[in-house]
Amino acid sequence: MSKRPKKSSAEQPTSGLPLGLNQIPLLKILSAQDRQQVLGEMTETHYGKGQYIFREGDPTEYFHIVKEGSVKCVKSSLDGKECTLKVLMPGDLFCCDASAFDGASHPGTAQPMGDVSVLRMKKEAYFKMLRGNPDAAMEVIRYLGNRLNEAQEKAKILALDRADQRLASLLASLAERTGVQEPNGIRLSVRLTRQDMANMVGVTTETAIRIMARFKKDRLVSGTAARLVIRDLARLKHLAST
Amino acid sequence: MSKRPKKSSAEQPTSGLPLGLNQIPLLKILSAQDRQQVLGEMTETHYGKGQYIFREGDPTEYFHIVKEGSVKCVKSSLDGKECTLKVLMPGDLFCCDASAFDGASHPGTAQPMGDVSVLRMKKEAYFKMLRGNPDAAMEVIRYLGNRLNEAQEKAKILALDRADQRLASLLASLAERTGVQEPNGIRLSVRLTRQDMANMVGVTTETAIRIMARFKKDRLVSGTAARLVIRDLARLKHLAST
DNA sequence: AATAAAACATGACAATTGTCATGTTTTTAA
DNA sequence: TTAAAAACATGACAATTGTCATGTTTTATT
Repeated sequence: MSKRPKKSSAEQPTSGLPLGLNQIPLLKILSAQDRQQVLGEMTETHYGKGQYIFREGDPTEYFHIVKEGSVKCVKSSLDGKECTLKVLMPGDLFCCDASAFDGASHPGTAQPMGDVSVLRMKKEAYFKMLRGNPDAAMEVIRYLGNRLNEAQEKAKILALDRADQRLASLLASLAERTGVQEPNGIRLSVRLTRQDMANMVGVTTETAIRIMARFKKDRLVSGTAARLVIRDLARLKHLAST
Repeated sequence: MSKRPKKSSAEQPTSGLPLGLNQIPLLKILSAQDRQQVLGEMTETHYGKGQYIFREGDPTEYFHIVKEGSVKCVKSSLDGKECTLKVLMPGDLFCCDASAFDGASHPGTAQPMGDVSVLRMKKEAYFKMLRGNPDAAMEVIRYLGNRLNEAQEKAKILALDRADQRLASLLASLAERTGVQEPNGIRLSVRLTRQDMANMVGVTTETAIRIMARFKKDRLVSGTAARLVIRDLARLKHLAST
């Protein structure tokens, strides 16, 4: 089911203050001095299609932050079926999925969606920093609480909703998180194939295709992977809760 | 769908050092002095059948710890369907479900399963304590990371597995978390109706009943709600991953 | 102990979703 | 710019799960 291509690629120490880095919630609460310190210990790595940032079962040595692009967090079952738990956006923490805080090995695989840039830091160093920074620790607690909420909301949707409703929820939330307003609707800034969607809502690819075909006919969405446009967010959200 | 019975019941300040309280992971890392302080600010409340500890949408003023018994954390959809996200055992934190760390209102309802005893403390007081106790804060981070893992594992199971596999997973994990060894198997120490199980794995009550009937025929389990026994944990676990 | 209320059970049937097979279109890479 | 590979598409059919109806058994309550 899964090929295993080359591991990583270009690595380089984080140069000074890369643009936008102070906006990352989990870093911006730090004092200028601490932030400088943390950035000094971080390494920036780029990943592209077909690569892995880490794989399920790997030991959790680092904690990561998405800098640019999006990363998906995936779990797979013994018979090769895959399930995408979450799409991480710039600023998001993952390890994976923020779970290195507890365990010794990654419970899931982290894959880039297109080209991404990721910051990483030795787990121990990060923990040490948190221990000395109550504000940062509280921010992480808040962040994890939020992520737990999301995960439970997702479980609820998987448990109670039909396939088309789950897909509608997914598209609506992506539109709100990553959407770019356009003349004829909201374009998603992540490349999303029908297969990707299927993995995110727990259905087969064929089912995702059929449902998307219906959505298209009903003028709720248009386009495919490279250019997916949400044409009627309101109606999509309504469908999600019907 | 849901009746709304009387709110709470007997309240009393926590007397001295109630037995077993020092074993609670989130309290035992505190210094004796801090623990004393925290316990002084906690209130113990008892709840029984048909009551609510708090309801979805209520403001999150407190954070809670289960002292005795078990508590279930439930979300419901507009059309009245319910989904049980997690069964909390003594020592578990909930707010609900540990999510008060982020939000302003409870994303789910907390209900006692049978008679329970719950400790609670003003959210602000707890946060203040955490800010001054790096060890406690790190423990909470670890705890939340663990909970996030669990929630994602649950999402994976809901997304990829069949109803019978999900039910097998549930029974296996409950057997390991709350089971009591007995001559002919492992008895679950929580009362669990077919309906409860159905809500936990995202199926209808009828489906849960049918699957349990099959499990019974195959000598994997025996008994009903009040006295549910897992007779063949190994085979149940195997079925869960087939 | 009697009665009411949950919980458990089962059948018939419908709706949803998966499986497999096959073909077209679009995107990617040589 | 061409092959090759993904992605998209659709039909026929099977498997899974839900719905509704109805009845029995067990458990609570007075």
